[in-house]
Amino acid sequence: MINVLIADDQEIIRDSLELLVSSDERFDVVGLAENGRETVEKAFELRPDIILMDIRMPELNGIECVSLIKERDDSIKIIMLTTFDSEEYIYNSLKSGADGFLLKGISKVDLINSIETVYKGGASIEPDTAQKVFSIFGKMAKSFFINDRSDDIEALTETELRIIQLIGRGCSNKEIVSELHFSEGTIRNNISAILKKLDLRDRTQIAIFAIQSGIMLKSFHGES
Amino acid sequence: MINVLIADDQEIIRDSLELLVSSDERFDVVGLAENGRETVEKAFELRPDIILMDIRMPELNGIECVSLIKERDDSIKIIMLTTFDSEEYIYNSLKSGADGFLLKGISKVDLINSIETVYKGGASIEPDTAQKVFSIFGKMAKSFFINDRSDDIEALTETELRIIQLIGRGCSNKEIVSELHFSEGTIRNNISAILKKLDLRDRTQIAIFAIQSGIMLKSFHGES
DNA sequence: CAAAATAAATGACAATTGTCATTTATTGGA
DNA sequence: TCCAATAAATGACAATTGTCATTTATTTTG
Repeated sequence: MINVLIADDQEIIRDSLELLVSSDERFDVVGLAENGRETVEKAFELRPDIILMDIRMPELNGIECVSLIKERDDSIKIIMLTTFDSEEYIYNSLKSGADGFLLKGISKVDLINSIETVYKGGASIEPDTAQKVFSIFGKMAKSFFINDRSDDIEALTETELRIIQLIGRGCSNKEIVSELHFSEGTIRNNISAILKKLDLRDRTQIAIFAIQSGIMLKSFHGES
Repeated sequence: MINVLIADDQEIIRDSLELLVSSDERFDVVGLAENGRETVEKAFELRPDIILMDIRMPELNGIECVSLIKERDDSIKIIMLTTFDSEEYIYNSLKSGADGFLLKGISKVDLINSIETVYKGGASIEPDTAQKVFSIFGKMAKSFFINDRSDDIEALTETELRIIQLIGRGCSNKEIVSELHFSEGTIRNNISAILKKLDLRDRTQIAIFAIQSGIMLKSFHGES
């Protein structure tokens, strides 16, 4: 018997999902929740195998719920339900650690199959949604792990690297000064040097480079 | 009629795939390739609708092929074939921009369905593979995008979002002007509004936020 | 040691960026 | 229709940022 918790703020949806799910003898609807806080509470209280959860809910939205629940109990499987399969929703669901993503318009058979699949450790995505997942990933790849510029990076001083990191955290020159204890002029000169070496134009581009190159992950001595 | 190119270094696989695919009247196998270089050449020469491609191939591996082909013609759909659904293979396929990912043990019916799905603009992943996709994404999310500020993001105008994206690409105000066709003053006012809404201080922090929040992945109408 | 390279600082300057009060035009209700 | 809200623009101003030539001190090394 697979225990299911249903979370949606609209009563109609909640009830029809309950009817639908409990009509199959393999499933047992152990609880209903109508907002985010309640969902998290019932998740820990009832320990369902699967949660069917709307992305949009009052108090705590679905994404936040998933994070909270998964943080404490990763074994509870969560399928996100939504009306639209916008890239943003999918992206956020994936990000939060959900195990599946379904559109509310799904047929009874498909829903039942999806729950089973997820319960068994698989994940469920419809073709259209899957296409978007691929597309999101493609974009991430493009914007994140771009071209290799390790040669340029090797040309950088340690001080310059630290300044790049601080810029990558959004620090102003004054903040960099109080972190590294150089004069502001020196920081500026260093930044000019960085710009020349990396062939960039301003600190914003440095920040972007910092994140995309992985420089932010490096660590130095005497650092917080 | 859907034109298919089959790329695999093993003759047995190549032939059985050809047999399998061409047994369905909707498909036409327009070519076979036995290594990466040949695949790329035939892709541009024959312009198939779909390529079934092994991940492991001599000369150029599947991942590199996908990048090269997609770079020049994004309309050619590519389904990666592999014997194992290791996270690494999946990750690399997604990253390179493939449209689908299938295990070689797939049944005839499923293969045919997958080709059709991908041809129609969907993507095809099996449940087990899908589960791994979700898991990969979860891991990436943990190390990259920590903060959830969807409420703040919801308060943003579409224009503001586009400006954020452009800042996230390192554009200056003048460059934003020539992209969005507003006056520079308007752009500045918008940026002020963004800073207030997101509680940030300057454009550099906007750029950082843009990348870490996933805003860079959104797309709008009339965009390149 | 002396010359050269390097690191840090200074100050003056220009360009870019961000803020704000105000104006104009447009739009969607009441 | 009139009002309120909104989107876009303007101009003036301040703050931050980036550039550059020059100086000082320190270190390297031939």
